[in-house]
Amino acid sequence: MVSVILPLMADTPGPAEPSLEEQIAAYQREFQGLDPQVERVVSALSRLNRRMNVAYGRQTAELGISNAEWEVLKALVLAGEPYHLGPGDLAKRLGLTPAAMTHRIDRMVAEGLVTRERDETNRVRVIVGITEEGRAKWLEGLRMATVFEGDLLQDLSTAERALLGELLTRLLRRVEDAQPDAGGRLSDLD
Amino acid sequence: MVSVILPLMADTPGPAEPSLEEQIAAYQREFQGLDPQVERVVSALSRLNRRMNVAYGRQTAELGISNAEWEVLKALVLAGEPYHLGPGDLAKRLGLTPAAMTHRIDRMVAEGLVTRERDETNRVRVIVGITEEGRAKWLEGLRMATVFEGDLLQDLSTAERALLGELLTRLLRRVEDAQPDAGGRLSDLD
DNA sequence: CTTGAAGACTTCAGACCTAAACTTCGAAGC
DNA sequence: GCTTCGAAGTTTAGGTCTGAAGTCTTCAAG
Repeated sequence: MVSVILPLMADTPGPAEPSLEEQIAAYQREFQGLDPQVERVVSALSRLNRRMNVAYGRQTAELGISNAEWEVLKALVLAGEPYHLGPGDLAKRLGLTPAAMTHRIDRMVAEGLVTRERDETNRVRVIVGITEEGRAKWLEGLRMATVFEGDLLQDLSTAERALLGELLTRLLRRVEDAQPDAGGRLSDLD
Repeated sequence: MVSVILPLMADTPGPAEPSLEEQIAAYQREFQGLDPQVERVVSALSRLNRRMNVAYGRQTAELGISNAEWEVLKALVLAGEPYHLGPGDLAKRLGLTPAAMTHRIDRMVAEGLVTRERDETNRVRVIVGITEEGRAKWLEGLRMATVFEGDLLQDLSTAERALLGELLTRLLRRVEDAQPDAGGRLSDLD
């Protein structure tokens, strides 16, 4: 079976980077009292994500868009009918500031990926919609990502995939549930 | 037991963001032929990483440095005696361009976190070293991260942590082994 | 000894982000 | 109806990254 990962990953973060094992050993050397088990999970998570983002970037580049732009298209599609969102919503979903969203929408409108119009019922609001071309690029990007992701998980059995998904979901819940009514104990940090 | 995650995560990417379950359902709605099992793993990975980076950012901010700067300190410490690396090496390890590394080192030298000197045996090379203060900030950041990470994995048993680490390592291997002698089939993408 | 080529780092221009100030519209109080 | 406040977007200033061009050093060949 041919791998799609191989060409995508060629010469990625480059050599000279220590392997995960080397890094864990170095941590033990420099700081006793670190749980290698925890360290392995956290480091692997971080590395995996970096590699995956590089791969996604190469794929979206083939479509002539950036990873960031694909994320906007994705948010619009996942919003469902009528595939409309305001700049503020988009900013929250993508985790960036409203100012950044304004600029990004500017570019994407110029490229014909999305539309921007005023909401006539409430003229403070702006409505961003997806164009035919934007939808097509989203779909093509998703197809490529699907192949890559299937390849990535190739070595895992169905049971292992389910287990991995469940464990990750539990971690995520641990982190996402910790979102009280905003301003909870955040002040502790100020 | 008191959670350190709670205050760190308060009001993180904000509301209005769909939950993981909602997102997976939306994917099924908009694109048949997507494996929900794969989608769950990939989406959870991506979300977890985003949340964790936000948390790390808040912690390093307490030290008066950025996440990016902490990564440089980490690379220097993990390099081992004599805690020296060139800008090029650092750039490769952190996955950014040499140009960015130059600027980042500029700032960190100005802040007293690292030193920069010419290698007298080969005057093309530059040697970046860590200062006392840099090392102290690295250590303090690591301590905070350790608490956070232990808290994150709190709900997992020892066996589950080991299993999760093993599964992630296998995914990582699948991606990192795909680094042939540079230039392999990368040309396919040009 | 000089010359050419390759390597390591820096400089420069452009892209994209954040934080903060500003603009505009809508809703509540008097 | 006028005023004030808050919400939603945009504008502006400043910071960090990328990609390309430039500088300096070393090494090997003539």
